[in-house]
Amino acid sequence: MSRPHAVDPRHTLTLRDVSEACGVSEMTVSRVLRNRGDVSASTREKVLEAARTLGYVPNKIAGALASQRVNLVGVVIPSLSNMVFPEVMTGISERLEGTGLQPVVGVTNYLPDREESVIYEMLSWRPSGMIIAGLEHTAAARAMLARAGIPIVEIMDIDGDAVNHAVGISHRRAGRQMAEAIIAAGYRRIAFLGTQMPNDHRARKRLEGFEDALAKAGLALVDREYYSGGSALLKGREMTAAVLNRTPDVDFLYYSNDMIGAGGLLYCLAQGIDVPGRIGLAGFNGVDLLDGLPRKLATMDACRLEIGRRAAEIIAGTASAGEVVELFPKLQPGDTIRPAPQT
Amino acid sequence: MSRPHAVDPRHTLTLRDVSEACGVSEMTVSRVLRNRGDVSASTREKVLEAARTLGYVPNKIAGALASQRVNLVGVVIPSLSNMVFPEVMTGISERLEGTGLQPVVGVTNYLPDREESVIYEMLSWRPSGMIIAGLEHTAAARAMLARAGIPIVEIMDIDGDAVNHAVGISHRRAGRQMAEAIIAAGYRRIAFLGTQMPNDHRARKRLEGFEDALAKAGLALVDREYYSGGSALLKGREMTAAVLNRTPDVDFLYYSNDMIGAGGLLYCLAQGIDVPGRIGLAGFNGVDLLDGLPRKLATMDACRLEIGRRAAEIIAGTASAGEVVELFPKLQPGDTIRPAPQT
DNA sequence: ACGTCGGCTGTTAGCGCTAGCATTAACAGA
DNA sequence: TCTGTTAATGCTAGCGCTAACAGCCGACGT
Repeated sequence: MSRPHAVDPRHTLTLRDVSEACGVSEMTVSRVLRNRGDVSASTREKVLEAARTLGYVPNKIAGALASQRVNLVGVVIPSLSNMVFPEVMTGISERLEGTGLQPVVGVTNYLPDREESVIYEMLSWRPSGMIIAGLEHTAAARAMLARAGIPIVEIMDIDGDAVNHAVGISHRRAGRQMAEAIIAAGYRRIAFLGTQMPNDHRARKRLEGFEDALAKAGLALVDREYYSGGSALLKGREMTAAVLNRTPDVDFLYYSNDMIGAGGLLYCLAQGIDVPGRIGLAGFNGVDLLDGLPRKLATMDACRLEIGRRAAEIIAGTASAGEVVELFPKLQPGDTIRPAPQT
Repeated sequence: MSRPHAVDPRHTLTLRDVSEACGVSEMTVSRVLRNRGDVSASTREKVLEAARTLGYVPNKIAGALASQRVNLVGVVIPSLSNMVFPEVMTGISERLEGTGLQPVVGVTNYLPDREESVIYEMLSWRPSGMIIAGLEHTAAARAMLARAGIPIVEIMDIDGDAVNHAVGISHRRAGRQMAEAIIAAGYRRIAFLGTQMPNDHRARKRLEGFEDALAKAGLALVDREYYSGGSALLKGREMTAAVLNRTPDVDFLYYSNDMIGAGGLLYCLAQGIDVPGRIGLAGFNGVDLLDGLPRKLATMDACRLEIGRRAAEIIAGTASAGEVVELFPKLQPGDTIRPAPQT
């Protein structure tokens, strides 16, 4: 006997079990559970009651196959541990709330091959849309995305070619702006401290923009220091110590992110260095951790929440955005860049 | 004509498209793509070539329905923004790597109802296993999990009843141990500073254990302060200021997490307070941010990485663990608890 | 009385894939 | 020549659900 009639707790329930339990067709049960089509109030009640007491959980796999619709949105990001993507996720979830769409996260650890396989894996579930950090992908990944036939939104960055939609900021411009503000404030001997990661393209672009602006002012970085792994706060301290030791006459430290910047700030304060008089500091991201530091680190907001929101809106079809949505981060000078000299 | 023969870029590819493109049956294509069963080298090559040039991505929905197997593991956690769960995720991913299983994250924001719906949603995709933070769930959620017929691992906490497996630490014991260490060091006027969240059961249990141990020593908290939302580091400062202001003779501050503890530490140091002489401090979690602070905050490692690993091992069937795996966090006294007086 | 319309329910035919055989080809051994 | 064996491939029958349509029934207009 193939279908146990009795209460077999090991047997996975199907629509048929519910329909048999309350004497209607599977179709009617399906309609009730999805709130679709007309069902009389009494039938609806009967069905819900039966489903509840049996503990029926619909099988979305079968549902998705039959209806050719999947309420999932793939979100592919490089990391969860650096405070920036969780906020993007918050923006996404917020806007997806109530649309029936659900985000599914995949993490790539900044590895292009891993990104490719995460994308492949996600596409194989035929999601309704994809949100992917960055514009740089393997050729195969781009090809898959391009022919998936669903909305693709590349986020964070707009300096490059998007497969389809893009929502982000120009990191090159952000780097440039920061450099200009630093130069305007009178700093001249500027060092860069950042991550080693070859695939953090956004950090790379910021640095490129930064150096461009320096060059335009006839300047160049006087030192640079890289790290990878470990506690970013601690690394910020160590790198700062190394730079100050190697290049004692440096007068500005530009960090590729707020976390190492915060470490550097704590180090400078502990050393009794006059910030921002003797040395100025700046980071990037605008993480709210900075609010708790003894002094406010100069930074630029990366518009993380807003990026998440706008991307989700495009997927949900709420906003019929153009191809590329550029957001504009605001420079927050904080207390670690000295005021520009009056003209 | 239902099936376009020509290259229609809008048409979603199926096994049949690949099979027609290379002149074998769908079944053979399926075998090649899944590396299952015997296929001759030449056929395999032909199939892979065709799949590659067409850009075919298998439909896992159909595959899962047919094979009754889904390579997904649901992971349900309360939040991504507090540094603790990302590390758990790392442990999970690490151990799932190479098993063919893939984690899918759902976030509940510490809301029981939301947790219930996230669990429902996940179960409806018929995952191979579920990993869920905490032991407290709605009755309906517990019931669903219990009859899902898949391995369920509740993580972080072991003070309570598990649906099935549990991997975690005893937060009650952790709170007790910290209190004992504090009392042994001679502190007597102890205050608690923590989150407001009614559904952070682990923080609650730590506090209960903490107060139990205090009571056993004839002591009670002399003050308490709660917060919710905002930058934890900043909140730590503000709460610490409030407590020191209200209860000037307090001699120990016990924080429910490292982040607010770090804020408190920075505040005390900025005020020139003698730490740990005049006032001692302790947090909880062992986040690596602490390594970068001017002084090392006392804390207890929550075994996050290990919890993720062990949970994943149970799901993967690598470890045929018993029902409950208890891990034992180590107290790290750092520099913010004065050495216990010699006996 | 008849038509017909709208609300409700059931039937049929897949969705794209895979388990579990059945089939075929190729060849060795008797 | 025939059989048995093995490797390679194909066929059939679903997986559990839903789109699309087909019925059925009572109410209502004329």
